[in-house]
Amino acid sequence: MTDGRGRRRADTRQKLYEAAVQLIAEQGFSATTVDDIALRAKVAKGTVYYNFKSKTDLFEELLRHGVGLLTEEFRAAVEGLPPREAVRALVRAQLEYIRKYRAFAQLLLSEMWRTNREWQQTLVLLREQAIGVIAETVQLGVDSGELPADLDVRVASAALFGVGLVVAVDWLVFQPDRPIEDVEESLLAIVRRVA
Amino acid sequence: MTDGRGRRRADTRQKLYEAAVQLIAEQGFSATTVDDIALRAKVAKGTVYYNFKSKTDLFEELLRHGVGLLTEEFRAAVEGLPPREAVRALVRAQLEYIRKYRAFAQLLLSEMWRTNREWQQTLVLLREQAIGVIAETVQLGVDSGELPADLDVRVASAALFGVGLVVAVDWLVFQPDRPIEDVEESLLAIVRRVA
DNA sequence: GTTTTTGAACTGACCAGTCAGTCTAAATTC
DNA sequence: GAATTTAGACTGACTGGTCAGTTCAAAAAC
Repeated sequence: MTDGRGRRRADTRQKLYEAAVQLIAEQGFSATTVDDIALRAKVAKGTVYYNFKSKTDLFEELLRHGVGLLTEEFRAAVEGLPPREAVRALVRAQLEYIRKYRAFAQLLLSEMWRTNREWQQTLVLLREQAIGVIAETVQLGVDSGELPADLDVRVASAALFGVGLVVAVDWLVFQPDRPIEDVEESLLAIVRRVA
Repeated sequence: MTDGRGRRRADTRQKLYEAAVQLIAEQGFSATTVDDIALRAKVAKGTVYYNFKSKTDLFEELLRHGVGLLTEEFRAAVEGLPPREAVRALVRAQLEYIRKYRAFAQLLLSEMWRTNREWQQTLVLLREQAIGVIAETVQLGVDSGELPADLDVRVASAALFGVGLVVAVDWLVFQPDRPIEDVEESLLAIVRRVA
């Protein structure tokens, strides 16, 4: 499956993901044309439609792919850690993820709080998924008394996720030379109450 | 200028701003058509082009208009307050502004960290403007010793602005029933270090 | 009588999606 | 093992529709 015929296909899809994520982060979904994507991926336009039902479908699968990776990293990061440390590990994991997949993070920030788009439902679900991992960890912290009992787990988790996203992307866009440790420190300083 | 001559024109422009801000917040700039805007503003398409050079021009003036209002509110909020209280007043002002101009805030969040768009330069300038007001206040706090001396004023101000934006919009989109006081409290809890 | 708005028609560029056909590696046949 | 068939992957010209922007004569507002 990962060899021979299917291998080629997987490579093409990967190239299309990479081209699409860059362009959509820069310009937004609507401003990005399928021709642009095909051109940057060095693939014919028809290939896009051979691999994906439509432009929207490509985008939705891209979202699933990207958020899937993020939640995996989240899960790996908290593995076996006590709550407070686990929260800190989540912040670090998020930062590293965003540094690695900068364009994807930018795209998420731009599209996540938009309403009335076809893929909105998909994105809400994926947001739920990612925040869910954070919420599990925070909940454990509250249960064990390590985090304040009056903390609204859902809200705190959503805020934690949003804050990490906005601070990290702001860093990448406006101060890319700043070392990641600085950003991590600022972020931890900001969210000290839950970390 | 705001009376008699020009009054009518100003009203039309206002209607166009309101229509455009809603549509662009929902769908993004590219996906929003001039016909849509005219339709929602209950105005003829020709009127759009009588009042603005182009779709992009309308959007840029809209950005200037909106951020102008925000910085005004920021300035009014900190008027004569000591630094720590002033920072808190800024958070409150930002929240109230976002509650009032929800669509504009959503739009800002979507477009602010995007690169390679025509209006990008305009937006960077406006961001500078808004964050500048926050930075002045934070700087006063650091100078007077009320805020930690090791605080990077520029970074902290940018983070403060971004955090407020993302938490408030998240609130409006996903938990609109939550009272503003709650959100203010969460936000202040998060940014306790500088407030 | 000047400014502003209307509304409808028009243009030309652009763009999502289609499709008939090509290429190639591997499977099948002889 | 050479010749033939199959099918998965890819190609790019083409189509039908959409949309920013223009134009303008006539109406309305002031």
